[in-house]
Amino acid sequence: MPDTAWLRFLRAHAAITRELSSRLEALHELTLSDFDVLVQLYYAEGRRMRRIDLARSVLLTASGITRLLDGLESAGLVAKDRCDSDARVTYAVLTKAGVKKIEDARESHLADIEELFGSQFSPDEREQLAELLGRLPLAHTAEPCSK
Amino acid sequence: MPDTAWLRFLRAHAAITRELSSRLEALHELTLSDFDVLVQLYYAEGRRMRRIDLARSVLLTASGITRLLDGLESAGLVAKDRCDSDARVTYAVLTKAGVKKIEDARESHLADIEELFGSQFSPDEREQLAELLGRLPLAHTAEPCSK
DNA sequence: CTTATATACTTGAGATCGCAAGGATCATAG
DNA sequence: CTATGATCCTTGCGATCTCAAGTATATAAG
Repeated sequence: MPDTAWLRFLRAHAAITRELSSRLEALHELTLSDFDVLVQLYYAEGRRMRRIDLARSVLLTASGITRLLDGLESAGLVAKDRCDSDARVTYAVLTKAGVKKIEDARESHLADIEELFGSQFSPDEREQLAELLGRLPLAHTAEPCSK
Repeated sequence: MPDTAWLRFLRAHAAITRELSSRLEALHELTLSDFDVLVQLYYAEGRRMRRIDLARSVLLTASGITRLLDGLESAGLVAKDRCDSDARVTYAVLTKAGVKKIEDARESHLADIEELFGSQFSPDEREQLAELLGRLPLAHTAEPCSK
């Protein structure tokens, strides 16, 4: 088996996200993706983002974001906001409850990540790992023009 | 954001598996998990494994394996085989068609992995990456005894 | 203005997967 | 032999996510 690194990457992802998800779900009733989205919003200017940008930043499809935000909206963590200059776009805004939620959940979740992932590495190794992983392609950004 | 390595890990996984899946699907009508299972069987002794061991090796749950193998069976790539010494266990065996399938699919899939993943790294870096990833926990193996 | 194209978002359908529960079989101890 | 508990597997259910298609809006070109 030549692609050892890839296989370990795959397996580690499956194992860690499974565990992380179940803890996050149990303690805060959030999905990994939910958390991811909330954090993105938390750090965004005005705690709001266009849905499409949100989708790109967490690597979900547009429809994925729609349904995920549906859930967060009905939980009251996020609200919609229309855009004056462009009626096509909708903003997702963190509500007060959303801010509280993320601040509540952050600590335990970061601790879980540290336990299952970070703690396996020394500071140098973390940096190196981040650098290596940072080279991987994130976007199948643009199809090369066929013409 | 403190957990850079983790975030990159997450995003890279999403992006790469998405692309890898879609190529594998288009060319060979296989899921990433399908391929994974077929490869495990391909390298197993007698090209057969107990379903439960298969599940553990690809990190799926028992029910996940059942349904995945259902698909591969109806595609004729895998067959069931009973175990004489223990009526609880069922083996999954690669059929002739399954062997052919995996031999057909291997080349292009490995090339895709190389393109999207491996090619980002030098030989040394691959080894290092494999080592680092190898430290990550795979099994929530055993609950610590509560007693 | 009209047409064409691109973008933002939603929706219906389908696939994958985990969890919980249940059935069957095995191993062990009384 | 029977009872208990573990293991292997399957099934019902629900959740998540993608793809394809459709709607609405914006932008650009004729």
